[in-house]
Amino acid sequence: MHVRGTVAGEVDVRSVSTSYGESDLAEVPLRPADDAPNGDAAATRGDGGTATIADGRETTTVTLWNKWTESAELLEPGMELLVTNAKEEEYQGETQYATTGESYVVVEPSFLVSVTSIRNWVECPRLYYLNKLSGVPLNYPVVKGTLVHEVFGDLLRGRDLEEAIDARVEERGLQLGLLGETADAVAEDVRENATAIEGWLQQGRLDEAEDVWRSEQLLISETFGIRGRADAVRRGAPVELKTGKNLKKEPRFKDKVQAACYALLLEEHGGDVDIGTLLYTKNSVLDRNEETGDLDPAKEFTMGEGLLKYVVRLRNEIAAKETSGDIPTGYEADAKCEYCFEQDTCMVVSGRLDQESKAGQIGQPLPDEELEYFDRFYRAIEEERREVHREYAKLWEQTAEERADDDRALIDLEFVEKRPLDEGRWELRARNTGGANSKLREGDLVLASDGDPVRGDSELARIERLDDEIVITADEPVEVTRLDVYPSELTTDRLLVAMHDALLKGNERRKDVLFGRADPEFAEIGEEFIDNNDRQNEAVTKAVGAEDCALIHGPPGTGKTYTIARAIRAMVERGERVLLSAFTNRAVDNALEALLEQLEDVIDEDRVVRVGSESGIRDDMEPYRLERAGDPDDRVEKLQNAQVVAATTSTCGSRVMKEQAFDVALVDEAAQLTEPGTCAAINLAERFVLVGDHEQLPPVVRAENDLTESLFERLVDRYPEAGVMLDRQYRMNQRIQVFASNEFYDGRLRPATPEVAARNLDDLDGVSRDALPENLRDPVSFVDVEGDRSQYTDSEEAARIAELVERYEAAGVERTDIGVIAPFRAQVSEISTHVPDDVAVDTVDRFQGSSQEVIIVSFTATGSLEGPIFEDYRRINVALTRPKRALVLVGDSQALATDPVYERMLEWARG
DNA sequence: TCTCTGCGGAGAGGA
Repeated sequence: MHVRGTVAGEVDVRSVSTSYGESDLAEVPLRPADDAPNGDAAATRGDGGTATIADGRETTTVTLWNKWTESAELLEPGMELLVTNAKEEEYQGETQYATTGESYVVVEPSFLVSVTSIRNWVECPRLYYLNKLSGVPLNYPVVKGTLVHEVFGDLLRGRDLEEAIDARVEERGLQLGLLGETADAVAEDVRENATAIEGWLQQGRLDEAEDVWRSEQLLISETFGIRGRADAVRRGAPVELKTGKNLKKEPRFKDKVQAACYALLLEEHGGDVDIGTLLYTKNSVLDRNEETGDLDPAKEFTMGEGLLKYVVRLRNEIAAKETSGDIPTGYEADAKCEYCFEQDTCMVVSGRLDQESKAGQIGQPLPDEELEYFDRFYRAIEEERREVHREYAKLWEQTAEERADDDRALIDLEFVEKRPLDEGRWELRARNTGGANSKLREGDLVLASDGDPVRGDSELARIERLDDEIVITADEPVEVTRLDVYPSELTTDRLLVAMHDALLKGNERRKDVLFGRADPEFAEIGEEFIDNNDRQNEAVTKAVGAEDCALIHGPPGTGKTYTIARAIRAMVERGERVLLSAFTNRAVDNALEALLEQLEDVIDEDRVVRVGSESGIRDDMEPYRLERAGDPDDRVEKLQNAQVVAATTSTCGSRVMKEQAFDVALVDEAAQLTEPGTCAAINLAERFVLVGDHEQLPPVVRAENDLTESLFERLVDRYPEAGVMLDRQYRMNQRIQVFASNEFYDGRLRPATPEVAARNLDDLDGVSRDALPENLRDPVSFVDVEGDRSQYTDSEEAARIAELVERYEAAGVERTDIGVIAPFRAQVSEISTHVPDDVAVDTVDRFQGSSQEVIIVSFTATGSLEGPIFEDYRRINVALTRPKRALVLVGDSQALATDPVYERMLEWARG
């Protein structure tokens, strides 16, 4: 049976004499989990499922024997523990448990450690840490290795060798170009490695008629807490490809460990594996090993239980280290620093961050405030990472229905067909019969499965089309009936690297400014850029003249996008190379659109490049998108030649963008970015300009932590003189603007012109306010609805809103000029069923950045204003500043009056 | 269950 629970106290480790001699044991006080994660999980396990211990609350004792005491030493109270194949023992009337010869002990099993992490860790825990902290830079051996692996996968799927090489090299044109490689030379290099594999494969095919292969299988183990992607699986056993030479008789130890990880993963998927194969591509007859006579690129080895258990213990070390937040030192393993490629990096990082390491330290530690900063943000980012891990755990902890309710999965799809594609991949089609929604979008990477993403047949796939019929592409033909969001650590990885680069690679002057040690400086600029708006002109002047940074505070409707575009034009005219960035693709494209207008006669169109994925970029910006595939020289020239590059901050952290350098980085919607997120963009430039509004929505983070305040806000507070607030708005009727101006901008926000101040619905073609009921004729009105008292929806408000929409339509307002805003997604869908399709209904968060003629706000609160969503007043600011000509607030006045800010809002709305 | 966008998935290798 499996025993699972929470460590409930101190672990006692000691040696005892047994009939077999001296043995180590650890006694772990454990509070068993109430139940198996869910009924399904327990029922599908071969051994009869997780133990449900009689009294689910009481603490019991689990004894871990011999080598498992190593994992026991890692345990801290509160950690989760899983022991498989445990035996039950009665001791002094109490039921206790102990490991058996078949047992595995898993620390924090829901923390899914990747196979790469384990492979790095076994070499040196420090290597694992450095890889996480500073990323793997763009270098040729790595890119070549990736190419050889891709071609290997292609060969397994039956693709022609030459065709595969050409196609794969072409796909990586941009990266190869940045490395200064030519397509022919790379193709030759890849061919040399791939030919050995092809020969070996053919030999195998002749020997074994039923050689069953599967390429690049994604595997997740809920028992061992490991995930990874096997290069290939042959007759149920892992095959691991290595680009390079190994003339020794045995595979390298870390390669064995890697293969053993896959063996464990395959075991959980019904395999029973004790053979692993390593393919060293450069081994050939020419390199015949004198001693062994070995010429085959393939080395087979037997994986004993000892190795598999060792791998789980390694994995436990990582899980425990990540849970505690400690930094590895390198003493944890037998690594020899003098042979390590990362020795210098290791010494520099430990020197600068004042960490203990086996390699020793180089250089002086960073100042205390920087060390404190690193520590704070490292913890915050790692907390975000744990949230991603929790997302993984939900793949097996939640039922399909719960996942679907969470919008994390599309379930009960009807499989339609599979069609082989030329490259050996597959196109799969399924019908979404229920027409259900999810957060999945076209272009997303998903787990496509036959209904069970973890234990069933599942593949990593890409969504090509998402209508009633769903089209996805994948390496293997899964009979897909379910799609799950695939949780990715990419964002957290990049945040960590961005912070590392800012502190360890950033120049000193920049850090002086970021840490409040030096005030930002500005050069004199004599030019006038904008002649009809002093603040906008001042903002451009500051942006252009900034020697360190400038901050532009742009409240709703104040022409922030235009100001950015004008500033960038001025920079381009001065011959500078500019990076334009923002958190979302939408914000980047909006800013780029305005910029293109400004740049029309200033530079050639092909000197403006948009970097990002095809699915993320708006269709009309597609002509500017930098295609990654192509001839290396051509691709790299296109990028290097660009004077303006636009990309999301996340893309700024990619390996390609990290190679780029700019004079200025301009970051829009900067108040929605975390500090490390902002760093990803500004790391690439000498100077930076942040544009945003910290009175609107803050960054979205999963965990409560230091990431919630933006760098923009912090710098605006620290250096008010480096900032300019745009104060004239071009959007709202004056009556609409009053509340937000007083409440959020000290009354400083005002209409840009008398026309703006006076705008109302009568200005619109075919609209007459007289046709509206009297209570809606004023630009701001309040409709009191008692509400249905449910928590995240309100059908009465929804019904009333449908009526209001009809009234405005009757008065001549176009449906497309009306927007409805609600705090909760549940209420958004409730309202959507009541109003016509062409009325935009969305959450506050998604309305930020846009505006409408008429806005109706549903507060969805009865009785009281409980819940975090109402506590953040910035959300009301966003909601109330979307309309141009009319705003209607719909809600329960009694509930709203319980909060002073909402009460003032009520007074204002009632006129 | 409060809001939710990004990502070239993980792993690729150098002696």
